[in-house]
Amino acid sequence: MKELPKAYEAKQYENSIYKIWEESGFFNPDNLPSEALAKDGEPFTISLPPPNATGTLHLGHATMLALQDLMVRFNRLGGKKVLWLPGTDHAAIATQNVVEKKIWETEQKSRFDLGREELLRRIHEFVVGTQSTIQSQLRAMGASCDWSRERYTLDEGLSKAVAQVFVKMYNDGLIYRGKRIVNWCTRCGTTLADDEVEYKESVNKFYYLKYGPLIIGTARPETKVLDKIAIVHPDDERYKEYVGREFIIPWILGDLKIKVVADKVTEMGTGTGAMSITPAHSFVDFELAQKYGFEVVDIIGPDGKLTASAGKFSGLKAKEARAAIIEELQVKGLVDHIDENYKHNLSICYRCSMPIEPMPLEQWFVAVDKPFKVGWFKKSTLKKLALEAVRSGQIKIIPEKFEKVYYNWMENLHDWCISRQIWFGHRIPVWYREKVDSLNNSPQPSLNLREGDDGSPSYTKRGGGGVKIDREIYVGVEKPAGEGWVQDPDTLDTWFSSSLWTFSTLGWPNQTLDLKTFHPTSVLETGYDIIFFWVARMILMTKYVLNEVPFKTVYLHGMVRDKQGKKMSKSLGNGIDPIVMIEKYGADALRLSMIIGTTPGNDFRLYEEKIAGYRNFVNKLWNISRYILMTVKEPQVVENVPEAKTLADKWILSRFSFVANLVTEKITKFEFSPAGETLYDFTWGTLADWYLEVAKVEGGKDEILNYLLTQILKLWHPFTPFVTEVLWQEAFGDKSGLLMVQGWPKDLPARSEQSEKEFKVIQDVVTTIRNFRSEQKIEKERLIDVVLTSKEFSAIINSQKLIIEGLYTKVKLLVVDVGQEGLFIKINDDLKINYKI
RNA sequence: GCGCGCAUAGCUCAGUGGUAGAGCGUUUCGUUGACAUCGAAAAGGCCCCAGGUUCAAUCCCUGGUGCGCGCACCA
Repeated sequence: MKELPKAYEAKQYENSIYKIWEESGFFNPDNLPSEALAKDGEPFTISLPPPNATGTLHLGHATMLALQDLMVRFNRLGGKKVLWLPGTDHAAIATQNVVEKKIWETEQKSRFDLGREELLRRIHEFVVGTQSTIQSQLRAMGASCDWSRERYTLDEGLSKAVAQVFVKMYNDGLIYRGKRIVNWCTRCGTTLADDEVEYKESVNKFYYLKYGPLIIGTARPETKVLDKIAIVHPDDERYKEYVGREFIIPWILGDLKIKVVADKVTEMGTGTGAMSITPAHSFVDFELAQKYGFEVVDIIGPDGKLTASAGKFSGLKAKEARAAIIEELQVKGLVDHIDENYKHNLSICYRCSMPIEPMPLEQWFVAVDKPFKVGWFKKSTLKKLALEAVRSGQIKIIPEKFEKVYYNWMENLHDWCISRQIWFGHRIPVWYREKVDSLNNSPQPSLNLREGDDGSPSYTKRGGGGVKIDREIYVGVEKPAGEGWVQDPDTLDTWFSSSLWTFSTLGWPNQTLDLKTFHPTSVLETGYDIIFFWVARMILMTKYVLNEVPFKTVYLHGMVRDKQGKKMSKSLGNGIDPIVMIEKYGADALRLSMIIGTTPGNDFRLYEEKIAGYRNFVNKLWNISRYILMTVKEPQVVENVPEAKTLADKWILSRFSFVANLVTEKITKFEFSPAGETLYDFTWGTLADWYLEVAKVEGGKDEILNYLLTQILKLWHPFTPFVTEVLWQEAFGDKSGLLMVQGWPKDLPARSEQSEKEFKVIQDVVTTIRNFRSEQKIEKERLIDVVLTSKEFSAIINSQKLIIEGLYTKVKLLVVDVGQEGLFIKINDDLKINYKI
């Protein structure tokens, strides 16, 4: 007999329980008690998708933590050697932006005012703070990760891994430097990868301009200053006579010689069917320029202003230039008409939402289609390796539909621009040294070595005046010996380092025991929104570096939405702070609200009432335990199935076997929501609503109650670790250690279909009587006589009379066998219910 | 334009080739010795529309409608 408080107050227990777990050392697989491990101690590994070091956790993080901790605890209980490796991501642009913004707000200083070193110092200071916030929030969620192995993408070890992979790829010819059209964010002052560009629908003016004999349409006249080529479709009858001819036309800066070329890229039905091409500021046009060898002239510079090529418009910002140029064109009578309501997608930066300028810049790229040697004989490309990893089934993606999405993206992948002109991140491990061979003995002062301080691309190679410049390049992990080496000022795309996460965190390039033991990892669990940014790149890079997959299964959860189905965002103010919810309802309730009722890959709505609902359930679990502890003489861990004395005992043990096996199966198959629902129904609808009530009537069930409590706490532990551990400690802790390392229920006895069927009859009889009382509005004090007649079930009902009468039916029961099939209930003289089983 | 989803009770969502499920909400009862964060009971569904396959379709197939998403394009 032990009495717990009437209601579970999560707040009173969670912190101290986490502390007990952490101090036990069991988060670290090396410390798991050997008796808890299955014979071979098979490893189970999850690398935590490292939260960005930008600030605090949101519900997306909470979701991933709930799901991962579920898997981790399930497998730990199942006797595996479980490693859940936590960490944080430096999140280059995102973090630098946050800090830059703060500095601007408080000091009105830009990063250029501070300088590289000082900015990095400030960012570091900031990151130390956010990291500790994130750590404490992970703990608040109950995440049972191994803190002793925590990593940060800018750690020394990880940085070394990054440099080493870069060098390896460079030596394999898979990383190259080239001038290609890239996405440039003028606000962040850096390039972005293709998938870091987002699109926003916007309404703009669309200008139809007289371009010699043609009319071309454009939304961006400011880029068209020096367009020298017009393209029409080869089959377009309207323009056939012009194809291949050259014209001198009046244009923005005066007369311009243009040429008309036919190519099928144009669509006859779109606009006027004719377009002029601007190779420097359009991806499509750039490709055409490559195809035909057209000249590429920069019109807009990295500062967002028109370049010297734009003549009298140079120095104007793109937006100002547009107005000025249209005015000029209007004066010259070259504007045919203007469509005021042109809808199109504006490309914007995924970090700052400002417009992206495509422009040709010299950058570092990863070549995804270039063949290289894999192993001794085989040749492949990065793209093929990454596709093969999933196609072959080495990696399974849940839900499966995302495999198609993955293929589609991977197949269309272009070379990946990896250099960024920001300062926060892994510096590109390349050093340059200028060698000047003067042919006419004149010094060469104008080497254009810049640190991106004006936002321009770094290291433009210039020659001229009879001076030959040779630039030595050194690519290596360490700075080369010798004088005059200057490191490339750019940093790497943040996703470059995170793509190595599963193995760089385990010690690679050192061949550590951890790497051998825990890689490939078992599961990658993350949101479907970063399948391209991260998941795809991890597969690509890990296949390349280790020639193995980074993980065997990818589980993708959906996005958390608000009650109206809207995306949660700071600007809408509809976000829910997980920490506030934990304070209010407990981490277990929050976790359940994100696990039950959700399906992988599908968005789900979350709101306070839902969390409150699961808080109620947690409290129910508490009270079930409370009742059992108050009832039994001595709480005891019971592992062996107790003897069943009554029908109800047989029934509940049978149901338990069934449910435990089903839950195990469903978790193993990554069906977490059905697993939780099954357990929820059993716990509340079966155990609490029926068996405990029966137990009150029959009594003498200490062993079975102890057994059910023991086992159900284990089954719930992956879902609701805190309350189950608290209850375990209250009930058995002093004798049996921690719940988190007990065994998972297994080898359960077979179900007894017969007793389940028989008890179902009893339940139906009870329900029918209650139903009848309710419908007939019979006062609860009034005792009624019930006569049951059945051939098949009279014996069993008769034997369970006590239960039927005891379960708040307020009846006096008479059972007779009248030789008829089915069950007939006659209540009083005049009321009859014909109840079919 | 290419591709992928979703459509089931008032709401949020599960689900299955054979009588349709849960939670919340609603209604009616209830101070039963675990729990009012509770208990008992009830009402409430052409399972989007039209065809097809099948003995049988909410489920499978085709088409449509509506909503959402990704990718590409965006002269």
